[in-house]
Amino acid sequence: MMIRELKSKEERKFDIIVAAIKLFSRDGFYATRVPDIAKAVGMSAGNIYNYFSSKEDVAKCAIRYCSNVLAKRLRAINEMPVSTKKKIELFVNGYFEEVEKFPELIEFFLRIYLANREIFSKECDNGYECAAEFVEEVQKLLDRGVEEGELEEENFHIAFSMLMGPLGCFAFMRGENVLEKPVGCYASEIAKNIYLALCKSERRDH
Amino acid sequence: MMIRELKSKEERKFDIIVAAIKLFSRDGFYATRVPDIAKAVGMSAGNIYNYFSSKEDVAKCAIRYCSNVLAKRLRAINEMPVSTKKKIELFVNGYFEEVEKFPELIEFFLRIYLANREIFSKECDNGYECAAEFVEEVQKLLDRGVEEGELEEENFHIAFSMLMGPLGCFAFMRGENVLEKPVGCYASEIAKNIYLALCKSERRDH
Amino acid sequence: MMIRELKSKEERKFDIIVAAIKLFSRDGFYATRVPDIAKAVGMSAGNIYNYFSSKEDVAKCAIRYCSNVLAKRLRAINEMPVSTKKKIELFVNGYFEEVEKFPELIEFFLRIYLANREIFSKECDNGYECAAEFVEEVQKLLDRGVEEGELEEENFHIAFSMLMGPLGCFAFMRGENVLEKPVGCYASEIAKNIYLALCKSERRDH
Amino acid sequence: MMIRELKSKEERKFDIIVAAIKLFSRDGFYATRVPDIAKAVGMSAGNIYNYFSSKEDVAKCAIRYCSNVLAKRLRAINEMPVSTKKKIELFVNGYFEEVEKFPELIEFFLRIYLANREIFSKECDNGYECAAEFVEEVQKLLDRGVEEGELEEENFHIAFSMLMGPLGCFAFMRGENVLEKPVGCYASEIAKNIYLALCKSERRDH
DNA sequence: CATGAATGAGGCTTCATTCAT
DNA sequence: AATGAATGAAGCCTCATTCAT
Repeated sequence: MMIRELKSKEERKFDIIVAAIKLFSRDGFYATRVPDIAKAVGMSAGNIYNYFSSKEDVAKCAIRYCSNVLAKRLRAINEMPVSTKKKIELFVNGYFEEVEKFPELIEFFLRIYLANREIFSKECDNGYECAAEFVEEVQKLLDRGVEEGELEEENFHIAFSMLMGPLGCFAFMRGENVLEKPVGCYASEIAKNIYLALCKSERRDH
Repeated sequence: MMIRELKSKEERKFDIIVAAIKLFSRDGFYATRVPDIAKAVGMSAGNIYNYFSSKEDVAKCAIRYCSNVLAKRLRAINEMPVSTKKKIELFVNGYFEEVEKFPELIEFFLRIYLANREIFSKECDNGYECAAEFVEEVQKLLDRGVEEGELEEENFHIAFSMLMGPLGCFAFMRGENVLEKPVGCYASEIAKNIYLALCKSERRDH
Repeated sequence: MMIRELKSKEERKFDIIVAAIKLFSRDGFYATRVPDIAKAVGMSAGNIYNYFSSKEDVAKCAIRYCSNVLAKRLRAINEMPVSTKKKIELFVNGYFEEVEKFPELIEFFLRIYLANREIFSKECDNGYECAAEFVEEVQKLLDRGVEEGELEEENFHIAFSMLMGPLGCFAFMRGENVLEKPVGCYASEIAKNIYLALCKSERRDH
Repeated sequence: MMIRELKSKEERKFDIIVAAIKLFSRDGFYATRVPDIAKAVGMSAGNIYNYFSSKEDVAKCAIRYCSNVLAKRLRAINEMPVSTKKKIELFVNGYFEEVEKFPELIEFFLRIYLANREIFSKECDNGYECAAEFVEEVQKLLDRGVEEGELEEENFHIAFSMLMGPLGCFAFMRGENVLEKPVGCYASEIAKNIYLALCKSERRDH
């Protein structure tokens, strides 16, 4: 009866996913070898295959996990009884908090999922599908904003790019160590800019 | 007297780079094999190595080429005697034009350079270095805008992310086939939004 | 329950070294391919790399092994309480015995180590270093002979060449199949000649 | 009418051989590439094939050249009306002179010919054949010595190994930079030792 | 004779995955 | 569920040689 027996199969799976996210985000999908992941969780390479069917499978599960984390965060915000302006602020803050807390999560999302299409294309027909849950919440946020008269009515992709583009860009810059301060410091300014880009013209003056 | 004999060594190098950009951007760096590139230019795999020292070398030269193309475009705009608002419009338009004309160029930049850090990290210390020329022009654009009283004075990274984030996001979405219309159709709207995010408050009302 | 499972990792390493010595000595380092070695030990080519980091690594380990075998043999003789004349006889005999028993060992030493300097030069600064243990024993043999008044005092390299030169030459000729008889038959005559070349003049007459 | 036209085809062949001997002896047969040889003689890689049918062909011609040089030297000595003792002295001296003058020649012989059997085995059935001319002269030297009562009657291979073994060993040590002095300094001592090993017993006392 | 771009075969090595224990 | 030796399929790259000019 070994110590590791105390962990359930699900918990071990989760350990593997977390380790994989860290390694993939740092070294890339291809440069990360299965034994590297195994070593990071303290098990043998072969044993990984008792939890996942392949290295790709690990990556796909990791993506789903990342998408969930972000979606959950955004959903909680969406359910709050506050203005869209406030929601955007909360979301940008939450996003950057996540970036500080578990930077590899966002980096993994940016670097591995968005970039290594060849890995995920069989699973996800297009760039949204694997991240569908998350994208849906973004849509809800934007739609509500329009409904309630705060945001300019606009094509979804445009609004999406104005919101997620800068955030992705910032997460990327953080990973490249080109920022002088912790990402959190930029949050409120960015939120303001995003809001200015999206809000109805009559609301811009304060 | 074969046709290819008429091409200079530099031209052949260029052919290889163009072919590589297309393949890398479609299949990723790792899934593209050297013989694939060779076949695309109509030469043998071994011959590639008479032009480049390795597959990585091809990718690095390709990055430099992409950065140059974008930088040149932006430099031309920067030198025009027009308002910053107009410059942003021109740049967004030019960017999307490039995306339509040679979509793989931007995609390559996004997918290979930004994502496969492990390939370029030896060459470029951070995410700007390899693209330095381009980043410099963006800086010029933004600085001039502030000097001339059009743009709000702001941290460079924030402004950079508000400009390039949405553009990158759009190029990415185009590659994922989630857009209903050609990217060009979104250009003026995006340019407007970016300008709204960055401009001085007193200029927002028209 | 396969037979090879009964072997420890060290034993498998040894199997590979022995197989490599045979192949290298027969075909040369370059003409021997890694799969050839693998086939000779009954494993796959890739598996060789679980034991050695490269083909060169195999060769280097093999050299160390050969040097050890010869050094051990000579050390045992050096520790015997007999005259230098007798020691030379014993050494020449032992050398030729080794040549008969495992001809590839000496051949490998002669052909691969002495000849393919480019392989070993990073490891061993000069021709003695990798075989240092062995050379040291030769030195001991000769020094003792001088101390005890049997051998003429002489430059080490000269004495070394008079001893090892003919032995190496003979091992080589054996490999070339130019000898009429087994090498053992020549041993006592060679030992006598070597002794005559090295001994003090007053001892030459019997 | 270019300058190089002044050299005959034979002269160019010779240039190639000399360059090849230097490179082969330093880097080994396999690590020396055809373009390396070409560059050393100042011609293009392809042009080598106007003089030799293959890289192996170059090596074989080089061996024949080396064997000739040594054989010629020894033949001249053999034809001199002097004692065998003197001849051995002259030969050892001449050998070491050659080692000083063109060290690569002997090194090539030792390292490439003796070691890379797989290259020459098709051409030369055994280790003597490619060097036949030279071996023949050695035989003449030794036979004459016996005939004239200077040398002990002995098996040819034994005598050969006592003569050429130490010389080869010395050339090798020189190449490894383990000698303190120029090889020439060791010549007379070595010659004496060799003579002592081979001469009739009644001649040993002076 | 000379050039050097081009070819193509083949080697070394890596690594995801399997499987006997 | 765990191990890690073993497999085998590829991929990158080298280099002798050819050939069009």
